[in-house]
Amino acid sequence: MDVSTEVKPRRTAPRAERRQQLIDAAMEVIAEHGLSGATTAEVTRRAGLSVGLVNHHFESKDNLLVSVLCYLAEELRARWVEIQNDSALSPAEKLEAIVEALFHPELCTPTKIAVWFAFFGDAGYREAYRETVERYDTERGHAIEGLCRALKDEGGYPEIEPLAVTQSVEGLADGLWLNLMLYPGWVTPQDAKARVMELIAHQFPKHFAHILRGHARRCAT
Amino acid sequence: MDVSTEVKPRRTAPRAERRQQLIDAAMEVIAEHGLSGATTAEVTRRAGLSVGLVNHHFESKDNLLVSVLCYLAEELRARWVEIQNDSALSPAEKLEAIVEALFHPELCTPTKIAVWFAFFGDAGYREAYRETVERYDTERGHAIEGLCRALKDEGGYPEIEPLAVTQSVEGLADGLWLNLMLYPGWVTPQDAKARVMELIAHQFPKHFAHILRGHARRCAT
Amino acid sequence: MDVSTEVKPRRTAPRAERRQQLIDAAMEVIAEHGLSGATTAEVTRRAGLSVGLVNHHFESKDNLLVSVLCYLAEELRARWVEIQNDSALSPAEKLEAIVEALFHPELCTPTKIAVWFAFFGDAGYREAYRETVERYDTERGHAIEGLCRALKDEGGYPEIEPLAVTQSVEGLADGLWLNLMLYPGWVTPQDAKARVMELIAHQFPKHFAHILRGHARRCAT
Amino acid sequence: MDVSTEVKPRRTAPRAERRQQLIDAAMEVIAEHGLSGATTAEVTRRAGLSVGLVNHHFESKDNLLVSVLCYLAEELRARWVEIQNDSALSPAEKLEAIVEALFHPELCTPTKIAVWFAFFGDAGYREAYRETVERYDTERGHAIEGLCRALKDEGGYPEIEPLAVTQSVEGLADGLWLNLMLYPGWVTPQDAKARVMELIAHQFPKHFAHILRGHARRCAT
DNA sequence: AATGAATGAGACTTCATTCAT
DNA sequence: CATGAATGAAGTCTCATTCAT
Repeated sequence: MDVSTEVKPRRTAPRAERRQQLIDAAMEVIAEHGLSGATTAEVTRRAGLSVGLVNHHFESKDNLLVSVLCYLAEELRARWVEIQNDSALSPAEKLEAIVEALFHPELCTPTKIAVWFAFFGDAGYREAYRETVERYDTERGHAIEGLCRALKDEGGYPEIEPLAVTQSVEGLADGLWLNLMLYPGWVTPQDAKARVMELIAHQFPKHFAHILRGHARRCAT
Repeated sequence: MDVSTEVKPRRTAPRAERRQQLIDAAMEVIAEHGLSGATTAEVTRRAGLSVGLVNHHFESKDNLLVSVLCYLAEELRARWVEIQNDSALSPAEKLEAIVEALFHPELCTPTKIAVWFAFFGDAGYREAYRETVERYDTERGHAIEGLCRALKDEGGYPEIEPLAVTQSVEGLADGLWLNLMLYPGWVTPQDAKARVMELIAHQFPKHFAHILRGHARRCAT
Repeated sequence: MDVSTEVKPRRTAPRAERRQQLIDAAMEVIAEHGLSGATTAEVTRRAGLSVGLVNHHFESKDNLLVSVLCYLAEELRARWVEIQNDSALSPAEKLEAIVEALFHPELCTPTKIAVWFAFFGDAGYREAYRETVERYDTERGHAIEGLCRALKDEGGYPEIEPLAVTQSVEGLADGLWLNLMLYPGWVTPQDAKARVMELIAHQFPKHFAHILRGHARRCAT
Repeated sequence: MDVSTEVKPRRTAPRAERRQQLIDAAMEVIAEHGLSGATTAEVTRRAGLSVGLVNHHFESKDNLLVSVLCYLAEELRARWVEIQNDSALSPAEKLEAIVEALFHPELCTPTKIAVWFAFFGDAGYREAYRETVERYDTERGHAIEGLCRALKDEGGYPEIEPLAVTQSVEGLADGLWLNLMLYPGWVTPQDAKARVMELIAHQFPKHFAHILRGHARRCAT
């Protein structure tokens, strides 16, 4: 057995792999200790790497944190864009699928929600947040608004304002994420999805009759 | 008049007054620079006082920040409790008044919302948040749930689950607060109040017909 | 009953009384927390007075500490000088009485020993110590040396060097004080006095035969 | 040679070397400015290193100071233990060698004595002192007591109490150290060694006749 | 590419002293 | 005289970043 292999099992690794390793470690640390507790020392310790690597691979700690944000934003976008581009789905199906995606167990983990709110909450990173994420948020908002408009155009909802519905959907989803983080015993991801879908169903009862009925039936029990 | 007299305007003030001065300054600084940017030096500079005063009046910086949180929590509670205790109001009127309170221009300022989310977002203060605010949140949740149950008991909503409605109301309000902070150009406090009331009106259409009608009428224009 | 008397039982007091109050409190605090732990806040708290009084009565904290040192040095000097001036005593009796004084329960308390060593140990106060105490030490050294010379002159100790004996006596007394402080379970004040007297008795066996005999007798038991 | 090269001579050194460098610097500073004057800034300045290094190598300043104490205690122990274990020496020779060690020019320097008394004197470090040094003191006390008992067992000293002699020897040595520090012009290390040996010689005259004779002869001159 | 010792700015806190009351 | 709020210098410690190895 070679001594060098067992003493130092990790040597050089591809740049991308190290970067992801650090991003993952940073998310865990941010979720546990907050943005201010996410020191380079702690992040690299968590990743099992040496302190110098953050600056080596990301130039600066700030850069790493922005990369974390990008990673989350792109991961989320990938999911809903895939749905949006799926021509086999109707607008109503797309809307439901997107809501489902927002609470998907891969995205809606305690760690990732905590990281999102860490960035929401820190005014020092708000600028970075806007620069990085605003276009993602705007794009998703437009998409949801477009789907609402499509449903409206199919007729029967003269009074619906797509923008208002979008505000409600986005707002409710965000607020449920917050409660999922703060009071995980009070709301579950299933609750959350149900609440958003109920809101949508009340706006577009013809398209989401199954939800209202399911709801009614469940309550009747 | 001698110049030296204006150099040292040191004045001793009542303890409570100084504490509030520091709490106010801390809120502004947190809102502008984040929790991690809220250094004792910056807070006292903003308050026009000397650095030592934070420790003099609050023992530690942490203590000051917790006091900030308490201040906000109690300010909010004072408002809705006053409504809740107003025996001249019906349950429906109370519900609407409470929602209005959540977006009252005195509570729902950019600064205060930013401070709330600063505490939500920092895992390092999450424990302090729970210790300080959880009982307030729980109490308010119970109050809203109770009002929903009262409306349900007045008849006509067999399918309503008060807890689910409460989750939606609280969630939507929280999420709208977040969007008020992140994208103040996209949602206004008036929008926010309208969105929450619409949600409630869809759940209790008999009690809030004026909102649905108002909504319809406005849209018809 | 007058309200003012029960709320503020202490009002103005004679200057000397306040000073002594602060000196006593300072000794206790130094003994418990060390010279560096003897803050004005702690000392005044112990004395039950307000912080401003140290500067009010002593001009500065350093001044208070030097006053503590003076107090101890003069208290000690008063005792042995009284013995030295007692014309009823022989030189041998004086020597024994002075040794006894060094371990007298009034001077040799845990608190006072600790204060002495606090000043010995702190290089920052060494200069103040020398300025304040050196003359006392020198005077006492000369006194002891003089007594030794008197015993020598009475005949029978041609080989005795009074200075050397003085070094031994002072050194042993100091060292026993140290051990009294550090290891109070290992040496008692009685032990200490006995050790010093044995040393003297071995130097002047004709004058202190009773001690050697007493020693021998005790051991024979 | 470029000037810039001499501006930043930052060199990385083995951990143990840096630690010793800081321990040495700390001793000098403590001796000169006292325990309270031994700031991290001053210690690192003396060592020619940057302030952060104390925490880098010792976690905290307190830790550095305790390390200083350990260093002194172990240095002292190493010397007398070597003597104690030297099977070529008789008990009497060992006793004399140990006394000599206590005033050895390497251990009994003004700096090191001052550091010892700095720790003796500060109640804040007394606990640390006891935890660190008590076992060394106890061990040395037992060793000396054992040697005294060995001499006694060789016969001729029925009245000797080894514990009492140990108290005297340790006490006298400590007290002479103190006077060496406070009044270096009054006592020299040679004086000190002579005083302790005289004390021992008076207790065990048969074994240390050379000292009493030498003493007598010297005085006769 | 990787390591971690070294740096030093800046954070929080302590504390002697001042001074309005 | 006495009080204790206010001040601000100075101390310890943290941490992003640099760089010799």
